[in-house]
Amino acid sequence: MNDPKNPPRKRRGAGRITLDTVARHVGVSTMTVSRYFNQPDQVSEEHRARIAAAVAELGYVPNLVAGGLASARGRIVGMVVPNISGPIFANTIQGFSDTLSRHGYQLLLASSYFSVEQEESAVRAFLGWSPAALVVTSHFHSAATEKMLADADIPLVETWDYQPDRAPIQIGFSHYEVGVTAARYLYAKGYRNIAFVQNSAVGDFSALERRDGCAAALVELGLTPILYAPDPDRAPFEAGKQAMQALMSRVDKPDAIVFANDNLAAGGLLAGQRAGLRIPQDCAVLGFGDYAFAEMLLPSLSTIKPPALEIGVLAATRLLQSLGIVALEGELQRLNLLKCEVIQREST
Amino acid sequence: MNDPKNPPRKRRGAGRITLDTVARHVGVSTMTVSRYFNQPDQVSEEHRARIAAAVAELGYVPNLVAGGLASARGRIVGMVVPNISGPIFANTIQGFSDTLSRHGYQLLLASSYFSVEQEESAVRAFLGWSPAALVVTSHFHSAATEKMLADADIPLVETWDYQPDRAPIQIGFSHYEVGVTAARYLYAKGYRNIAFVQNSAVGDFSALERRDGCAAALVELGLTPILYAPDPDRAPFEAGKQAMQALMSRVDKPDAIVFANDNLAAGGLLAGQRAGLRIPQDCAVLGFGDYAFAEMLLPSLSTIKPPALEIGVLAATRLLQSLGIVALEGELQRLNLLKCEVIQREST
DNA sequence: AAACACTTCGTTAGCGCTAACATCGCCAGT
DNA sequence: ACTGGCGATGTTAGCGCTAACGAAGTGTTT
Repeated sequence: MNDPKNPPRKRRGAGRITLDTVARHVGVSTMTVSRYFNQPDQVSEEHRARIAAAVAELGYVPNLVAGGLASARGRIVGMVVPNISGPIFANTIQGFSDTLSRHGYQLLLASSYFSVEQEESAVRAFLGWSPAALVVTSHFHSAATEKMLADADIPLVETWDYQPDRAPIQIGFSHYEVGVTAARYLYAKGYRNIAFVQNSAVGDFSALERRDGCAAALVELGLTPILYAPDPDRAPFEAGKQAMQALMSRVDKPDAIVFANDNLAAGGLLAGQRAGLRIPQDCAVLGFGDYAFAEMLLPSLSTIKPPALEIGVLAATRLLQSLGIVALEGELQRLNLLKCEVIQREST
Repeated sequence: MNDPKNPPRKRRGAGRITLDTVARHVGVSTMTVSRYFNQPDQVSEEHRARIAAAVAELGYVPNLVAGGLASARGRIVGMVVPNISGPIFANTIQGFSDTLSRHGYQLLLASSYFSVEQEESAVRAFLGWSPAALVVTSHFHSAATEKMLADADIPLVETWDYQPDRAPIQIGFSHYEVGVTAARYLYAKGYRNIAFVQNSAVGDFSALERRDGCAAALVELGLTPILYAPDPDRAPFEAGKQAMQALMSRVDKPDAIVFANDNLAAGGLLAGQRAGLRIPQDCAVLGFGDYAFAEMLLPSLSTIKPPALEIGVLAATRLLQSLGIVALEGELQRLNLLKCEVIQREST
């Protein structure tokens, strides 16, 4: 094998600038350079300066893959969300990503479209990168996912939901409470015949929780909830229109409608207006999500605003805390349940 | 060191299920199991079945970090976007991510907020993961970024823009042409005193290109463009209102306004309505972006729709093509410049 | 002066996987 | 039988980095 005319060839990363290149250039061992990046305070002032110069001069980029393999934990965090482009999760992702990157962590992202199978395959792929932590949405997972997450032995965050008695770090709000809040808010404003409209994507259990919370609260207030679910195949905006038309042709027309999200509500609003309905005098409309357009509608849409960005930021912060990267003070250490806010505009 | 009472300890991934565990369990070499995952057609039918069984039984999850290190290229792609939660890029990310994951690639995501410095640090971090490819937005980069990208020697995609004479794969549309399209569209509809309003975020050069295209086309049509830039510190919606008010108090009121994006346009629309303006009779409004709310406004907003999702899908596809993962046919191999579409609604 | 702590740096041995080659058996062609 | 080709599998040698330990130098204590 060590035949002189057949020398051990450089095959793969030939010529690449490695830690060793830098170390040689400075005249120290590779460990010293490694420490420069990972525990700089263990390196003397002089060496730090010389290593910094060499890194800049050589254009060295640390190979995080090799580092991750050696230390069995990379500075990378996986996150699975139902969708990326939806008005809701985008803000959570943004807050999460920004908070992470401020601390030198990278974000691996995938979407599940509310499918536990897709979630499972995303989690499997992420685990292959030995992430420092994982974030998933809600607490509905496949059995295999649960097992993988448990075996992985890394911090796990569940967002957008809160379920007592579950071990992972949970950051979210209670969808059930959102329903309750909606019911009480409308009751307080004097509405007495209240409907709830919901046609969320298959697998989006949280919309159902909002509905249940609203219905239960109405019953408790002595009212009879009207529940309506438009054709699930329609786009939300169209479904909202359909719902409004259907509800307005009832003999016991509701005087207020809670829509499971702002898209539905916008459809309802428009259908109502086109039918000559005065909103909110004839019928109030309340949405959920505080999507960007809510304030732009005419009448502007009252809605319940979930703390989307805050969830992302807090999820990242709590994660970094459990990794020992940041220290949290006081209440923040225990804060799981964020508050939703009723944004009152013209439609109620 | 090989002292019997002090055996070489298993330190790091102790007990972890590795390729070797699976290989031993089946009774083959690790390479056979490795091939099962990477070139399954080189493994006999019988072994495939037995390996599959063992993988399922043991719950083996391939360590992609180790694989990436060994092969000096991971199944991971980095993407830097200006922002994640904006209505524009979210769709591109979604299309990109979904297309990638369909082929077993993972997405590393970071946002730059239109800052070349932040872009640079994201690119640097991504390169440390030896990604199979990188995606950046537009062609404005720092010198250091350019150098890193060039040295990395991996496929590079620039989205959301198209600049002739640049080497990387570019997928996008011409913002300049969007401006031209807007001008010609409004001209064809009979408008003759056309304004362009723009207050995009600092560093968002593409809005300026739309403005320039629009202005140039108007001049070519023999008209005098009115250019207006509201207070850059205001939120877009508010800035749009301000712009509408300012423009309507001019002696030569425009009869049509092009807004650099739909947020501005929505503000303009609302301010116009509140001022008793009939839209589009007194003044037409044209946006850009086709944000989700455009169809929900009253009057619904005419806008120019960029192919956001398509860009993401095509970027991923072209990337996979240049990695040899998928084969593209015919025109798709050369398609760089996607078309924007005028979505005519009620506001023009 | 011995003992101890602390800081700074080096040496060694992998992390789990795959590229590159080597090998083995089997069949076709001559 | 001999050669060559092919398909399936095994062997070897790292990929670039860091955990763990060790050691040398400095200062501090008893």
